[in-house]
Amino acid sequence: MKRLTIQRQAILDLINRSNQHWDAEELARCLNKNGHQLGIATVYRGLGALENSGLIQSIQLADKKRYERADKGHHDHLICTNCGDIEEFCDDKIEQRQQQVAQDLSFHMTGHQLLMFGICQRCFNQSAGSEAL
Amino acid sequence: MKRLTIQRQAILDLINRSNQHWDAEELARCLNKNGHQLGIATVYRGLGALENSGLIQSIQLADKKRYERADKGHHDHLICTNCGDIEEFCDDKIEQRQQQVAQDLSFHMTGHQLLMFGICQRCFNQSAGSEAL
DNA sequence: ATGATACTGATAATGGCTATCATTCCCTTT
DNA sequence: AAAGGGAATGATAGCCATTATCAGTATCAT
Repeated sequence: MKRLTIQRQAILDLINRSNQHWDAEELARCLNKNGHQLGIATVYRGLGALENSGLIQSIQLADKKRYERADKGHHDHLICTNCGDIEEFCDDKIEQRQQQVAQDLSFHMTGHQLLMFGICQRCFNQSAGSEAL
Repeated sequence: MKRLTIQRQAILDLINRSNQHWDAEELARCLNKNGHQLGIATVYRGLGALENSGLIQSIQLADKKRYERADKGHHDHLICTNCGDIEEFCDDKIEQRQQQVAQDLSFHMTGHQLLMFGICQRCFNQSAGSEAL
């Protein structure tokens, strides 16, 4: 990334001001509703550039990529398959074992992504409630 | 899945006879080159049906889904970002910690996917060799 | 100021996958 | 064996996230 333009700064600011996991369209919609005017292609390119520079990070879901702040550091994700909510966690033991596994297999790991799918507590409680009816 | 048709049987057989991680198009091409005649939609539907029935399993990569035998049981994947090769591993400690993390966060986990990205040994050795030139 | 380079934005194109729908297959029931 | 019905097939249109294209604009170095 050679230039941190107004558009890219706007994307970065929005992501940094929130704890959400944004997709490109959500970002475009939100920015364009708040005084900015950036095309969807610019958003995609900006996100790619910001991620390459380490200013933001992303998770690759089945349908689309979602971007979040990078200043929280590395973590993995719990994804509720009912409501789509994304929770975060980081477990040192898992991280360490991953390193160990890679080393044992002579694999030069550069990154990883751990997604855990399931039902979040809120959805679980709700479905438990409705079952009792 | 109500019927295990000839087409689905052919998909299943091909996957079970190999250790590859197939995408839909590769399967269709290979089958149609070997006496079968199935449309791409049938392949997609067949793969979905076979996976729902637990007869095959899949990993979701950034661009596409890849299918493999289910009789090897659960495992995670190392993906070489240079040559695309996919290696497998299973680490009980990681699996256990995942369960623990989910439990600690009151998250009712139904599944997970751990992808580790990096350079496989073969690619690493090759690039080391070319650097010495 | 000038030219080079990077970025933007509109839009076309791509690629994996799903929806549609007429046709065919296969299983049951008679 | 015939008939009826649910399921699967195959061709193809459509969907959706993302990338490519390209003309125009902004910014940097000289």
